[in-house]
Amino acid sequence: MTDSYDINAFKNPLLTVDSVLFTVKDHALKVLLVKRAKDPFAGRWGLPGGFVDVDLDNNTDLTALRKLKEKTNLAPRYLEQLQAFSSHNRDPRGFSVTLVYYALIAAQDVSSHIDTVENAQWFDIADLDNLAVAFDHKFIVEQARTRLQQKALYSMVPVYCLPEYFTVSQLKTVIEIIIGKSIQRKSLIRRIDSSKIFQKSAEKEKLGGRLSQLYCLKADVEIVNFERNLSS
Amino acid sequence: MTDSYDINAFKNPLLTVDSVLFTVKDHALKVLLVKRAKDPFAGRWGLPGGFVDVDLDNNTDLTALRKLKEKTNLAPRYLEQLQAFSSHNRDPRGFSVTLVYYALIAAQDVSSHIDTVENAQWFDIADLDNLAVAFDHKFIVEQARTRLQQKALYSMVPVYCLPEYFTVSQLKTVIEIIIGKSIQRKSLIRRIDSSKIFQKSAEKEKLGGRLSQLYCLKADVEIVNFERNLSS
DNA sequence: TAATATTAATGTCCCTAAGACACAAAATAA
DNA sequence: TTATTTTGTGTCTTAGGGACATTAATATTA
Repeated sequence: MTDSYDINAFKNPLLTVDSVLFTVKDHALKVLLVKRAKDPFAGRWGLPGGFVDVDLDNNTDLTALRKLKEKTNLAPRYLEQLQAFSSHNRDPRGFSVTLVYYALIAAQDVSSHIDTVENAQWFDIADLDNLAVAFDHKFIVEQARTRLQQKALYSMVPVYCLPEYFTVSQLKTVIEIIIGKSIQRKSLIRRIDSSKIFQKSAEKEKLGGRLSQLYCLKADVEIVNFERNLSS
Repeated sequence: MTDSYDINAFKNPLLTVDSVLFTVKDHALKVLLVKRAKDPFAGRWGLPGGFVDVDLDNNTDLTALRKLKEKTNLAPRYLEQLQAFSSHNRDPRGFSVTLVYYALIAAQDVSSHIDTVENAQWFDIADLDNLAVAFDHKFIVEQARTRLQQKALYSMVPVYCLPEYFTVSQLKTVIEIIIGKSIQRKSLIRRIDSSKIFQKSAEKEKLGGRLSQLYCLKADVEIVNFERNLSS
């Protein structure tokens, strides 16, 4: 019970907040990286993030959102804490802690904004192996992807990769790209119905064929979790 | 892209690491709290935790373990990151971040050690409402409990509340106490068998009746996640 | 010793939700 | 009109948990 610590006697470890922002574009899962301007790993690609500003941010969620806005000019539709990563080796300057969020945005909400920001780029998650990435960010992206994949098996979070109004086929495609395997269209429709968080709309056409029903999230509903995973 | 921050120009927010240590004792889910010696909320009960010591801790997991050892003399059998909590209001001194872990320990591993530590006490999770708890630690405990409950529905983590060798009935009881409802013995046995992470042993007697099979975790196995939740 | 009580384990049927897939419906193109 | 393509539905199968009766093994008691 040696609680006689003097706070200032300790090197308070540096805390950063980073975000793994995903989208589904060109039939692939993409992650947004920014080219680092400053020294540790300057010039390399890394996760958008930075330090908490206690005058601007009421909590770390807002830090994540603010940094995404600053560095990429994007506002994700879904944001959730992944976990903190810490060690002596992950930063050449010594012990460091990064609190990592993962986030989703629709591909349509991306194209216009991202072009105005140099040094921010979408990378195919599969191409990351051959890329020099700063810190342990490659590992972190992999962890975030695993979490997203798990979540996609028991929830409808992938809708946040789609526009407000979407078809069953679009949702099916996005889920399949995220989890990396095909799913049953019928199962998806059953979940859309049973979850009761979506509502139907007017129809719209697609690639020659029957018009498809448009759905959108009801207002002020929570994404529900299902009792079972999809075909894992 | 204003990445021209001077690190030292910012008040780097204080980072603490706290742990919600659970056990199942006296047929109830208990959480360990320590009486705070220092000023913010001095005298109140709070989660065991403290500051990272970059000279001692190679990562925050080790900070959590070290602080548990220092403050309660306990070494949990299971430790996992819950999430970080941050805001301006949670600490009267201003903006603060706490990285919270939740942990499990067997009741048998507790009684002897805990007695040697004054100012550490197990509280029934249901009695916390009527207790003056420091910071937002009551809320945090509630979040940790929810996470543990969810986990108990699709994994065998509750075994870490039991001694190395345990019976099906013991595991059933512990799970039921954690999730707050009764489960089917048959379902539990099916999971024990299908998970293949447990092995049988010799038998032992209990309250007058047939001797019950003892199980223990196989060496170097990971706790598996099941595809479905129990009777939720 | 035999009957009863108690707890453990198994056998079996039911139920739910996902998987598989055929088929019908609605649109386009030839 | 007919073929094609995509959407949506009907329905049977499958996997695994829920419910609960039955059997097994031990202790207690008449």
